[in-house]
Amino acid sequence: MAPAGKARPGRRRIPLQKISNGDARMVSFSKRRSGLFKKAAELAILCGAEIAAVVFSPAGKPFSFGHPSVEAIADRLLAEDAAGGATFSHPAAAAGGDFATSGLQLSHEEVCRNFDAQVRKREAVEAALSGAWERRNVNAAALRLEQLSRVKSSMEALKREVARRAEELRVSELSLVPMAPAPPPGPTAPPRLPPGVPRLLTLDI
Amino acid sequence: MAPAGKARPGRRRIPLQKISNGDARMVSFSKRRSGLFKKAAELAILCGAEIAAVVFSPAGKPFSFGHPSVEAIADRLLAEDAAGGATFSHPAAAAGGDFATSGLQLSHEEVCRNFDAQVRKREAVEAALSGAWERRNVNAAALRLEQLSRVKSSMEALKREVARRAEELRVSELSLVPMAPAPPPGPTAPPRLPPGVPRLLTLDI
DNA sequence: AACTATTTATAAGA
DNA sequence: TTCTTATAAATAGTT
Repeated sequence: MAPAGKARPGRRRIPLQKISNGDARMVSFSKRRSGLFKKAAELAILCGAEIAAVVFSPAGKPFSFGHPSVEAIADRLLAEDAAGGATFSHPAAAAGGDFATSGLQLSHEEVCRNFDAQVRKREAVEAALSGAWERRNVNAAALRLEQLSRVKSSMEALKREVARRAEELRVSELSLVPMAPAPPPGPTAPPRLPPGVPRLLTLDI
Repeated sequence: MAPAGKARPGRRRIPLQKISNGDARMVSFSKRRSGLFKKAAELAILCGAEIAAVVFSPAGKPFSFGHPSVEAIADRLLAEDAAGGATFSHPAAAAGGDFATSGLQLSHEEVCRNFDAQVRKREAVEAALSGAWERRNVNAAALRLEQLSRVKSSMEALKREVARRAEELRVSELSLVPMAPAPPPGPTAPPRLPPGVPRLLTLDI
């Protein structure tokens, strides 16, 4: 159905620089983020590659994609590093030569630096082991139906264990501080716990 | 120009599944990896976003792109976790058909919103499960009290996620088509528990 | 979110 | 791996 009217403008080329218009920038971010993750998925599937991509929006909101998972890739990367500084070959972006001057592309040096840093970072990663916990939640989305029962029982076991642990700690640290009501696990506001102050829990899962 | 000869074939569509021909697969990997990194760079520049992407070739060779650097993104990610930030992982990518309408990328909320069962069917699920997800030992007993609240939140989120997933599958499982065998179990990341954490209890989730 | 005109990305082939 | 070419896809600006 061709409206006899005038044709609407189609895509237009835009300069490779930060989009000045805030709204347009956000729209573009959404579209391109989707496109990027889609490309990543295609690459993983078509070529049997493993990929992890993490994006922080200008507003600071994190998005990620991973195949099989971001964690798996992180582990693998860490393993590589720990393996003995083998190779972290990487031509970085093969984008056009334009990026080279924008400092966007990882230089060989940077890669090497990252390499060393990664090793050091491993400690942090291990220390942040607990973080792996949260990271797992959405992964539930990938579970198959037949796995659910297993997850369920595991969760129940975990619940009991956590409850037991909480009780255990409460008994030994109760004298410290009873906190106010529970923090609203806001989706946008990460609940931060005051350091050193244990919070009494009510587990109801 | 237009020599009377026959025109060479241009791009043709290919099914969204692992490219069978080894050579073609490698060529495609190179091209698409470059394309992916270029897209990442554009996204970073145009929208002022911070991005890290790590890719392991089918041969196991690592490639990465980062703006400002992979390391910086990793730090941010760890900081998020440390802060107990709602995390956003994602299920594995998937194969299937239409990515555009399925939202392959996922922030936690996005996952909750567009969850197209058609996408993460068998292939992706298998991959995800055979990865770090399947046999990850978690030491709940090692968690400190102040971490318990976070665990609790995570568990609740997990619970909801699982429930939802179960429902989704109930509805979609019928139309799913059993496809190719599970992805290569070989190249998956070796799940392991970082040392330094006493193993009082291990839950197999 | 939908719609198009264009710009880009790329599958094949050489 | 690189270059070419015909097409498939992504997407900027509008509605």
